[in-house]
Amino acid sequence: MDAVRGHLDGLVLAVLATGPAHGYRLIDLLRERSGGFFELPEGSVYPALHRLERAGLIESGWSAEEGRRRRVYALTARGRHAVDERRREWRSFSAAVDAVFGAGA
Amino acid sequence: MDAVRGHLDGLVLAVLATGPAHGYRLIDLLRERSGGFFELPEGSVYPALHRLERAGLIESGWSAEEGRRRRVYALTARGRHAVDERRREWRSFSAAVDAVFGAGA
DNA sequence: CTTGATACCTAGACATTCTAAGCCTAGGAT
DNA sequence: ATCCTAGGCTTAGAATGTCTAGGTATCAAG
Repeated sequence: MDAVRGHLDGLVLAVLATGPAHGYRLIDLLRERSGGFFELPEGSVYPALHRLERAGLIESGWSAEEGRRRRVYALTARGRHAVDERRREWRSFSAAVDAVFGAGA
Repeated sequence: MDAVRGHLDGLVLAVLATGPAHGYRLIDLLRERSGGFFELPEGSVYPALHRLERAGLIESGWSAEEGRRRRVYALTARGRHAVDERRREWRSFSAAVDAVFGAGA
């Protein structure tokens, strides 16, 4: 999924906008919501989560359940704002690409 | 325009699908057809052209006009095929991203 | 004759995704 | 008891591709 480059952060934020999730679950949600299109490796998603947390757009806590350790991420206030921003950016970007590709086959 | 990463080749091919062009002109066409969205630096476009030529999707020749030297690029047969391929790929990619972003603000 | 637009090229910086490994728990199968 | 698979997190290093920033050169206009 190299085509996702530059858009992954927005996608992660978009998923978290619908509720907190831990990394592994997030990968599943990205696959499900994209109709199976996104099969992102952990090595892409975990660094993205760390990046977003450093940037203050998400925050995390370890889940209290015994045994399985899970780091659960949720949007911060700034993160909620960022989702709309990224979605706007995506829409103008995708409109621009559509315009260049035209109505061809 | 870092968001273009991974999609630039397809965009270049799409422009050349409407007729041959030299690099500088191509940059203009990308700006025009995207409604001013794409302001790509030469340092992105020229390497992309070289890449595509090495890959056999486009071919070039120096224009005969005196003075101004221009390397004019045109799609090869394989390049014409590749445009449709890239457009299809773009459509499924953009549908996937749209699905994840949802209908939010 | 200097400036600005046209036109091409490229080395190195930079950011980000992916590969590939490692570590650990839980639960079912052998 | 032991192995295997799935769940779950992490990170180093490779690979890729865009951008920065510089260079070269022609030509027209002031």
